[in-house]
Amino acid sequence: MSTEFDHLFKALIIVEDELKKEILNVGVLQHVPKDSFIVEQYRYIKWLALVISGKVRVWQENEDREILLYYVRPVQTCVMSLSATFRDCKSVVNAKTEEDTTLIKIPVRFATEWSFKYKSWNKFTTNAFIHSYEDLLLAYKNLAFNKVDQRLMKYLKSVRTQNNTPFINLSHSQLAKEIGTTREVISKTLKQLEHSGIVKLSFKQIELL
Amino acid sequence: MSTEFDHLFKALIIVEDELKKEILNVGVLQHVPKDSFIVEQYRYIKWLALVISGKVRVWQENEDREILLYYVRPVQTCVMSLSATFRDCKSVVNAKTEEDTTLIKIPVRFATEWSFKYKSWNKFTTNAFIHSYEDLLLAYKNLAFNKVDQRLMKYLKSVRTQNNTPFINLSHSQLAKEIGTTREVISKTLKQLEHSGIVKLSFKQIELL
DNA sequence: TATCAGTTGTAACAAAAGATACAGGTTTAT
DNA sequence: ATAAACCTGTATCTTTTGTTACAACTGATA
Repeated sequence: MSTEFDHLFKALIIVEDELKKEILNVGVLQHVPKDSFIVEQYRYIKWLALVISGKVRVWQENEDREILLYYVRPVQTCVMSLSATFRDCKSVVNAKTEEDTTLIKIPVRFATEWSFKYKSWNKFTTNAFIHSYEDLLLAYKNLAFNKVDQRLMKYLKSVRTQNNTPFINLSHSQLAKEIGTTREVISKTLKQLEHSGIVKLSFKQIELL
Repeated sequence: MSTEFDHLFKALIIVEDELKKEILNVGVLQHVPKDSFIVEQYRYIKWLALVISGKVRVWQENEDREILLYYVRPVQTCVMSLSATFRDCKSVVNAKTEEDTTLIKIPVRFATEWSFKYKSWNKFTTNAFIHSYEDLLLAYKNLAFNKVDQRLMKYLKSVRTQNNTPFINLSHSQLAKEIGTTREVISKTLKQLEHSGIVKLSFKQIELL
């Protein structure tokens, strides 16, 4: 347990001993199995969740479709959870673990207090906000101005970079839920990309050439 | 001048006398005429701008299209400017006055310092972030899942609420730049809405029925 | 191996959005 | 009064995206 926290402190560049003590006191370490909901749309958030290990997907959904917002990986926090932190409010997003995940949950009121009390916490939270805001801005622009094929390519490339392999093991329907469209459109688009010699398709695998 | 600052302090709920003094010291009051650029895409932001009076439009653009992000009205700050504040960086948005506007410009480094030094400044900045983040999330969802006609109706209604009148004096091309589409599509869509008895069209005016 | 759930391919069609091209209207300034 | 700069309407066509409906495939497992 203390190892996980130590790792956390280093990654977040938390230096104040006082703050470390407080986190150890009020933070709850939690192991969450794969495919569990962390937050659900329209439900209240009472914790600030820091991801220590594993992976959390955050997305928005309609009746019949989804669109990815971002992934939370170690050592990051879900900005929405951070946002909700500062005013006890309902979530407008969904979040679910995609791997077995370890979290540290910090009650909302502490996260608020600390942002004024501890410089490194202040820095961590503002940084998280800024980066998330800018990411979302880029996503918005992408959605506004780029067609499905461009968005798909961009996504595939980002996965390649993330995993450091040209093989992307995702089904067409999973991709549809990342991009914000339907499975059929993804299948069609991928076939076009294959004909153009940009990808090579096999079962549950796409190779980026 | 002191009146304008006094008004600002009240609106932002700034209570610390020290902070007031600092703002008076380093803040630069500036009158900007209508249709002036405040920030331009890819250019550096060195100030945090607070809008005292007037109106600033913030948007993203492509080669041939635009999409609205938000308006900054008294007494608010442009979040992008706030975001850039915390790490000296290039803007990814455009901002332009739509009316004669009065700003208070605060050098980047102070805005950062204060967020730890003054509780009310901390509160103001985090609130600004949270609300802007959530607004952008809703805009993203809207863009992902709603068709042009729904987005247009939503926009027209928001203008009605904002101005408290069912008469919206905007040209079709202006609307296109808010929604993120082209003029012709707006004209087409408005005609459909008129046939459905939802709006009444005249020159540079749309009446919401 | 038989079954089942999930995956992929694809054709045909429909709807939404974008592009092109003009005609004609309104306002402003000279 | 005329020109210039916008604004609006609309028809046609293309491209993009979404829908429906099947057939066939793959992998896991009972």
